[in-house]
Amino acid sequence: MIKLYNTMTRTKEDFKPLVDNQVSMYVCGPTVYNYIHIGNARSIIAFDTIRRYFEYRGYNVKFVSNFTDVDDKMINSARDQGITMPELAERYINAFKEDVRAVNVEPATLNPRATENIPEIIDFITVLIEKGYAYEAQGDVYYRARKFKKYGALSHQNINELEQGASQHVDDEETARKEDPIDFALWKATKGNEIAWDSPWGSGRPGWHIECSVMSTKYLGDTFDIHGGGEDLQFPHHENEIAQSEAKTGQTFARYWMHNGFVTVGDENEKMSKSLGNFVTVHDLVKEINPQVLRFLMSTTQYRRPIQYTQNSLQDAKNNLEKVQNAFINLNYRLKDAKGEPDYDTARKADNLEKDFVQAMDDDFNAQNGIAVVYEFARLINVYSEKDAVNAEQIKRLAKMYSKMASIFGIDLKQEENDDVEIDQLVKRRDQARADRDFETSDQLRDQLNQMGVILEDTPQGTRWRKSNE
RNA sequence: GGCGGUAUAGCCAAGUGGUAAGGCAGAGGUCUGCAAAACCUUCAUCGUCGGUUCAAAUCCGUCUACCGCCUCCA
Repeated sequence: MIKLYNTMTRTKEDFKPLVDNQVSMYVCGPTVYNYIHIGNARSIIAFDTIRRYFEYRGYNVKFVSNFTDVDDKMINSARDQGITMPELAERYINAFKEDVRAVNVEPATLNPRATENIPEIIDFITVLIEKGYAYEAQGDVYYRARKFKKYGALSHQNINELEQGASQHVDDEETARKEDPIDFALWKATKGNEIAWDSPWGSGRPGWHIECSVMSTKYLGDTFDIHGGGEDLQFPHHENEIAQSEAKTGQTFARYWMHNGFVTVGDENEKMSKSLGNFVTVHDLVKEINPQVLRFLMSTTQYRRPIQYTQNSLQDAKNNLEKVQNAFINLNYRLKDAKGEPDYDTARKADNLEKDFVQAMDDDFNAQNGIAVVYEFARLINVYSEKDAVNAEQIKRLAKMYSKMASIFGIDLKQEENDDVEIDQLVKRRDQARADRDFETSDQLRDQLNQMGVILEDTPQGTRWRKSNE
């Protein structure tokens, strides 16, 4: 039984899906006005890891994540770059897909965009107005937050104690048009020469929160299993989504709310964010480091914990990732001389570790405990790989168990086809030199290969090589 | 001011009453022509003060520090 921490109840709950063996989940995606930074990547990776674990446990997962392709930042950024907003969206959606592929995130089942759902958004708002939950004011439409009794339930805020302006992001002109300062915009009247759609309230564009209510319920139904996002979205974004959706449908919106922790930077462990300007984009980072390392760092930290992004944490991740990969290489290398009998002690230990893994991950996706099991599995197969006699079927079985566990964390363990002719030639020459005990020549050749990013390993079964992770 | 989170070895980090998982780094060793990879050994009493208990990192209270949210944010 998978347990997960539900922000709504602030407790770990047994996960019982709406439909047996199926999980419907919606995760708030990025506003596509820039490259994603590694804080955005953290959220994406966290929920990808969760999604993969559900699949590992036999669930069929319907995973919807949106692109916010219209809002103030989109409009401003398009203007600054001298292109249209749709062009801007296209550019950064493509960049998003490229970045996300680099860190081995499974594509979402659906990636709906706000601008492709304008009629649905207008219909949704119309219903809210009809039900008295929303009102028009000078071409804007606002939601009457106070009318929704459960407002504040998710973030556990008392509506009367919300300190207005504490975040220093309120727009006074907008506040003047509202009945109540805590009301929020569903529709914003156009300010002139910006992109806009016709609506019953005049020309304008949707507010931010409404798109997620519309798209999540459109693709997953009025009630669905899991709604996720960064913990900064708890209030007001998710609170508003609940208010909008439940006011419209009268049904429970999301059944479980999951929020990931932040990536922090610097000695102050300050939150990384675009507005603070202290961000590193994935686009830039993957030019310098192996994206698998970033993936590893992010998916092996439990999703609710903060991640300190430092050179040190990256180096740790790199070392550990290599350890995990090496074990797989070491194991598969023995396939070529695997003529022995299976080892039952190893088989039994492997089965137990698989159970440990499930137990760890079932507990709110405790990745630290999960990866600890992977390390133990690595040791098990390393020890096995050094046995005099090994069995081919057993190697394949261990490799499959191991790679399945590793894949939850986005680690792709594949048999590499090392068939570079030039390298093979150099390796052969070195082997010959070693056989001749001409170690000066053999060490020279090894240095040469190292320069090419090739690491050599002499084993009892012969010399093998691999590319370094740099 | 309101709400929440965190504090465990040089670093990362598990652990919610029974006497400190795991990883990185370090040290020693095995294997190797030397390496690499791997394996083995070694390395903490849990922010402060106080309390409950036969027993607390784990429960209660206190204090301190840091982080986040309170209508831009993953």
